Amino acid sequence: MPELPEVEVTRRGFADAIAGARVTRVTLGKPLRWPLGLAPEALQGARVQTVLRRGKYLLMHLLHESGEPGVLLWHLGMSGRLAFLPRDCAAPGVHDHFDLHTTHGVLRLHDPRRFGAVIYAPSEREGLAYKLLAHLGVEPLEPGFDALAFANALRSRRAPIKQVLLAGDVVVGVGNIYASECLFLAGIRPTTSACSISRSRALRLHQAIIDVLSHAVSYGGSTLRDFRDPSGQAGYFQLEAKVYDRAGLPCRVCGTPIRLIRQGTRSSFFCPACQKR
DNA sequence: CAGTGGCCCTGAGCGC
DNA sequence: TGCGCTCAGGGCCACT
Repeated sequence: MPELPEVEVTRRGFADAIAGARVTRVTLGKPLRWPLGLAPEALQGARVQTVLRRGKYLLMHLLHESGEPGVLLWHLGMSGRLAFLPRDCAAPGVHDHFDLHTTHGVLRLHDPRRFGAVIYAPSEREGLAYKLLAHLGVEPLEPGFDALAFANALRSRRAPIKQVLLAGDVVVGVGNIYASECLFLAGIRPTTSACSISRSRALRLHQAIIDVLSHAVSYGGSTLRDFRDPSGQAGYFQLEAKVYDRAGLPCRVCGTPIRLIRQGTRSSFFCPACQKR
């Protein structure tokens, strides 16, 4: 479900409210993609410092009572959703697999498919957390996302540009919805080999990624099926989508029917007239 | 090293 | 109404 905009909207939905809270207890449901990495009781008493985002991961920095730091890495997978609930909220349901009880409220991970995870690490630089974060590309909404460096990175990739964007090792956070949207905005066909894209068109794609993602964040993300921010609010970017999930419908720019193709196991949407190569 | 496909898991939607 | 198939917003890992 969640790509960068949904994860960022999720973060903004509870980061300030949970900052400074003390962990009172943790309750677990069914196993997630990876085990927590420490006994849940060991989180008791820890203070939440900040909640940051790296790609599609949320990084919750903790300070234990002992004075030692720690990090909880949250990933929403395909179907994960976080809710920040009152301390006296209802007991977890069948798909609620991680409740972080704190003095400010309960952060609950609801994840029917369980592709998500909550992972503890002493710091981002150690263990599984390090392994998961080490190969991530640059953040598209930060100054480090350099246009020329992006164009250069594409030159060494002969895979289709859509798959290079999804891989996340050049730039992070662009998932299946926004990859199609960015390529439409840049006028590039998803099947085009990344290394065959000219410098000027790569620069257009760089700008399209920034525009699409920042626009999506400001619309509260996309709610196609079930995305909700931590207060339960849906996103509205799907109403703005130019191609995603619009197979057979007229292109909003030129009226040509939007085409659906399969790349690997994922579907891609494009306008055959606006995206000629 | 880069690229491809399998796989993890549950639920919804569709055709028959 | 029920069954079986396909597909869904992610991404690791084994293999070529």
